[in-house]
Amino acid sequence: MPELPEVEVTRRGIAPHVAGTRIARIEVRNASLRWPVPDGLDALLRGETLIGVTRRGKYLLLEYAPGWLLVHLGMTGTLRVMPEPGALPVAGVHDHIDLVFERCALRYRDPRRFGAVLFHPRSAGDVLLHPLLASLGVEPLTDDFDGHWLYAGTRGRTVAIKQALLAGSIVVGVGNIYASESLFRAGIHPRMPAGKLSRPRAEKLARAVKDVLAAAIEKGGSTLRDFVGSDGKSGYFQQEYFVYDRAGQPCRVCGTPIRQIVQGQRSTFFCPHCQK
DNA sequence: AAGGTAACCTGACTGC
DNA sequence: TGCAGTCAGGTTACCT
Repeated sequence: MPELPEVEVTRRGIAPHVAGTRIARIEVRNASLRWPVPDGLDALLRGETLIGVTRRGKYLLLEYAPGWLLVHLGMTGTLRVMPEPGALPVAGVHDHIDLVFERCALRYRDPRRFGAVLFHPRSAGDVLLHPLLASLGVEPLTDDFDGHWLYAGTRGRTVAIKQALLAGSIVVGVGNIYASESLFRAGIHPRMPAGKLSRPRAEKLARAVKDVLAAAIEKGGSTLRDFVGSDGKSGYFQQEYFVYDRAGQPCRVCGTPIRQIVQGQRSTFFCPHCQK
């Protein structure tokens, strides 16, 4: 589920419930995620106040005095607010971790276990120095990301623009859905070599990425309450896509059938008439 | 250095 | 009804 918009919506959904409150206990039922959940989290953080919840790319960063919890939702992860910390519903097989606070709990569920929960001690320096964060591209919704940055970042690259967007080393947060959607909005063929993007098209694509992600966050924002409770889910991805998952269906702009191709083992969707 | 790909894991869906 | 095969929102590690 989680591309950047859902991670951001999750952040906004959980932060008001837990920021500034103390953690009562941490229960790790299954430490076998993408990397092992570190031992001793409970001993390390019990009684500590959660200073704040921020986001870098698709990572949620929970700051405590001793350090940061890094949470990645992978493909199928969710982090949801459970309102009754003393009366938590029985954990399902994929409910791997509970962060129990004074007035609520956060439950981490991830059926496919591609996600991660890691710890970065303050003694190792700022969390942005963590190896998984240090070489990430810029945030798409800040002024750091614009046409100039995208243009400069793609010079000399022969890889397809779709894959360059997805890779996360130029800009973070553009997942498989929004890579296709952004390229459609910008009228750019997903197979175009990144280095051949003209300056104006780089401008247009950067704008499209920002607009698409911001719109998705808005959609998710309207379902924030769904993140509270045992069976909430975001509805942002139920929006009507222009191209994603629409192979064979008519382009919403010109009626040409949407095509599906594979790039780097991932599906790409585009309109062969609108995107050149 | 950049580019390609195998791998991690479960569940939903399709077709026989 | 069951079983095999395919595909899925991410990203790293390891080849060439």
